Amino acid sequence: MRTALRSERPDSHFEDIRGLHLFSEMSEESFLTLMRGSYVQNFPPQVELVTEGEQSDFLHVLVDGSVEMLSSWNGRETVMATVRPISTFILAATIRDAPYLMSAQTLEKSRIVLIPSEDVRDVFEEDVNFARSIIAELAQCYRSVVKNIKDLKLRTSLERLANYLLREQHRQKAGDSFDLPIDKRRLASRLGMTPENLSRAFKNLQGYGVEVRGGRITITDPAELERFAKPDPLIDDKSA
Amino acid sequence: MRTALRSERPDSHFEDIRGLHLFSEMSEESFLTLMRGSYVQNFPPQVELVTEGEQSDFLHVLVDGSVEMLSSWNGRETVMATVRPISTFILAATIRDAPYLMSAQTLEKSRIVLIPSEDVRDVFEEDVNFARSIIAELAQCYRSVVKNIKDLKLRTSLERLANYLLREQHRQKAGDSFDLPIDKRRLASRLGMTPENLSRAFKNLQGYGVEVRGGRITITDPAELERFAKPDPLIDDKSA
DNA sequence: CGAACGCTTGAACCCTGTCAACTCAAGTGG
DNA sequence: CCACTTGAGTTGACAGGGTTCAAGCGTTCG
Repeated sequence: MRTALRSERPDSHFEDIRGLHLFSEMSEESFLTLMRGSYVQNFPPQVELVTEGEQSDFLHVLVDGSVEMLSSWNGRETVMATVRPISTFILAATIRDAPYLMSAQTLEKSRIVLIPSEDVRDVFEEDVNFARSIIAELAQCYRSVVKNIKDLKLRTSLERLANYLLREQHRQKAGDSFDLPIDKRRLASRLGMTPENLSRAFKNLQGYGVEVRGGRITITDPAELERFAKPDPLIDDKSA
Repeated sequence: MRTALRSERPDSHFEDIRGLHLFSEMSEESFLTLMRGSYVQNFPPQVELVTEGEQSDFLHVLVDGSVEMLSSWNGRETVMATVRPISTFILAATIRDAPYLMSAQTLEKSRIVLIPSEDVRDVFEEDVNFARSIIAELAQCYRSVVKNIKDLKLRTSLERLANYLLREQHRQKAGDSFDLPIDKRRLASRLGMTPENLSRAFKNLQGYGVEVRGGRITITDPAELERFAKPDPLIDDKSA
């Protein structure tokens, strides 16, 4: 596991962070300013890092582990996204100095760098390159949620699942076989359906060349699945 | 109608644009650079201004009229948002120099200012204040789509309609009576439901103090409607 | 007046959510 | 080592919400 190996060089995650689009273009000075004010923390699984509705004090950078973004209303709860290393979350709330729209909670043991929101706002006033990176990042985030809405409104749950599987296969650079990266119950919520419904959806996809054994997915007939799923770059491509 | 009054002073819409958060903080010089390169155009209703999937050439500013943002997939189509004066649209695609994720079409006769995307990108490199405004605007847009997702995933269609009515009442600063600003069929699509379903939803809301006659809504029992709708600032507030 | 269109209504069907029972695997403790 | 517990996942039965199809109503507009 990476965390263990890296623990000898306490500053090494700074390099990882520097590698992110968001931080790669800024001046060394600005970057060090941000890092000097930041805290590195290790969290056990199932810890609530930020709470929906509270004020934004830190920009979070997930260096290792995994984090789930959740929202709730009127007693219901839904999974909005899953964050994997290395990436930031709740940038928009940080920028606007506004309350969080989602909660975040660790799924596994996670290492997270906390950068005070105020520092972020101060630094982008000074460093045009950082400002430009923030713009690029926010535009990207925006486009990715718009795609999420299109997925929700234009597709049935079965189609969403089919396209999710194709995306996941591609993301993991897997062959025709790969493991689901999260629980099925969380996946169901992410895709806007109930666990029971997801279970049935998986069964239905058997007819389109998908085999499921536990969390292991095997796509036996990729052409058939694609014909059904009709993936679209304007919904399914992470970048662009 | 404002358009008629203003047509005598052809540059007056520049002042309107200057009043937008996005343009109010930048230097006069930068602003004039943008305006000099821009085109003002009047469009009749039902014109497709931008097409999903095409490359982004202009940042659009709606000065007068109204515009609908649409997305489609696999023969289905959905209303993503309605844009009213004075505001910009497709900022994110402009910034990222990426293909549009939505189409835009005029609902009424509309006056639109087209600012070449390249100019926008050039100017924010130079003008830190403009960059800062873009950041604020994008963060705002991002948060507003996240709210849309929460609305879709956490609420039933009846709850979405109820909250829509409360938001619309508030937006129009209306008393207990106001007109729907768009067709019911478009509203249905916006809320992620069919026209038939919307029709029934309106009937169901009669039980919670809502009267409907044509496009005219009267909220006879605001307390009762709120009790049912449970509006939440983290979903329903436009700002913040 | 008739045509066109948006909206509404009814009926049938299907997808989805709910509730409950059951399986299965992993972990716990006697 | 094995019974017991626990939690996720699956399955079935059922109800409800939502879509679809078809027909009817009401306005507007030529």
